[in-house]
Amino acid sequence: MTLTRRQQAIYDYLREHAERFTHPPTHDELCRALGLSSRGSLHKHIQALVEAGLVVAQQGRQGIRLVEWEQQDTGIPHLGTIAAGRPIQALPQPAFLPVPEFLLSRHPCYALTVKGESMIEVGIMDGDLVIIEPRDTARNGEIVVALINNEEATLKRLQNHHDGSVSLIAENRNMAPLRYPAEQVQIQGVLVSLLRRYQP
Amino acid sequence: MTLTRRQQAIYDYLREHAERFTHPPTHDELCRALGLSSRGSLHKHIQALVEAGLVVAQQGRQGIRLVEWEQQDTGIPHLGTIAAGRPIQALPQPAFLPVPEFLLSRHPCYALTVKGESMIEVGIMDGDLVIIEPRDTARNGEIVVALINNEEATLKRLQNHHDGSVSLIAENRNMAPLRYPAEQVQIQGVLVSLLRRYQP
DNA sequence: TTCTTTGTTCTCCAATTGTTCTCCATGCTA
DNA sequence: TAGCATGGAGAACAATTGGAGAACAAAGAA
Repeated sequence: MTLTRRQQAIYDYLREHAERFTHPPTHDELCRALGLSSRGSLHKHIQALVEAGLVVAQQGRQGIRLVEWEQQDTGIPHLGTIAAGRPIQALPQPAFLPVPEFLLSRHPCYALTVKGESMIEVGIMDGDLVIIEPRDTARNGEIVVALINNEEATLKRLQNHHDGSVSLIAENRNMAPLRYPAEQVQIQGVLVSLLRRYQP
Repeated sequence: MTLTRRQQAIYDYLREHAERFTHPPTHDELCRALGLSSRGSLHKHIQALVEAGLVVAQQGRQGIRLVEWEQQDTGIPHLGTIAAGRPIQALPQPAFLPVPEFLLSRHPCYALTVKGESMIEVGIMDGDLVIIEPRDTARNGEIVVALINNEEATLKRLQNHHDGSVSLIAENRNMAPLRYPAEQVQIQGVLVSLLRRYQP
């Protein structure tokens, strides 16, 4: 998506401002800086920037803030949750997690929060954060994010069969492995690492 | 969490003040410095700083104190391995792991590599890296690093009994809980978070 | 003890701020 | 021409903040 002139001007101003001050400007400040006399007009442009993901609205009257792209250099996006049998539930705003390099692969990764207990026997618990490397193929035995019939996403151990079909194996003795024709299963990524936070 | 303008101003003032004096400023001093006429108003801002973890309230009338955070630049030390029934096996050279802040507690932490399967049913696997906050007490149900008879170290779930004895519970149905008189068990730390790396 | 300082909690208030709305102007395109 | 996207003005609104000030509790000081 491309920005209109005004949107670009606002975005530029925000960047400049961020280099000099720790606080975002208020809408009134922005209006003065850009020669606008109506906060309402400004607001529309800001909305557009929010939707473009370049800026986040703060709670209360704390102005707006640039999305920290610097952080993105070191961090990875947290895209949402994955629960067996559902589509991936995206976060409204992707969060960026600083993850040390030794927990990443050589490729750009992303994070998902695990919901459910389908992989509990290999130590992947409800609420854990898994780091995924996007890939469309995987080897036998790898734990993958798989999309079934283009709708359900799930985290399972993969097994490719000789006849081309694949099994998705839940590591939970209460759940049987499911076997699908190859065309119904699409690999989206491979598990690289895992983070878990215990209660403080 | 981002600070509001006032909060930032207060925090800046505290930093400046700390460079020149050993005692923190009183609330009245802060009010004068910031041009406030009500201690009550100031107090709200300070509360926010406390909640943000940037400042700690002192006991009595000793003002507030800045929290020092230097230790995070270099990461946390990886001290070695912990295997049930053995002393902690120290690394010849402690390695320093860069660990993101959200996986640490407010105190300086260290890391250990888990050996064995004694906590497998709560998702702590052989080879996992656990982040530990050093402490000498813990609450019931917390997972702790405990030193038994001053020689064996182990990672177990803690249960304090009324008679003063403690149980160390392995989360593995093949291992029975072990109960000790209090004086034989020394808590060394509490589990804060966990990292796991899958094979590339 | 009594008094003073200090930190804390509370209620109340006004100004600022972000948001939503309607209405309008301009330029571009089909 | 009509339709559409962009850009703006201004009114009105709700929420939040930042602040004042009273009252109180705790800790020292006299």
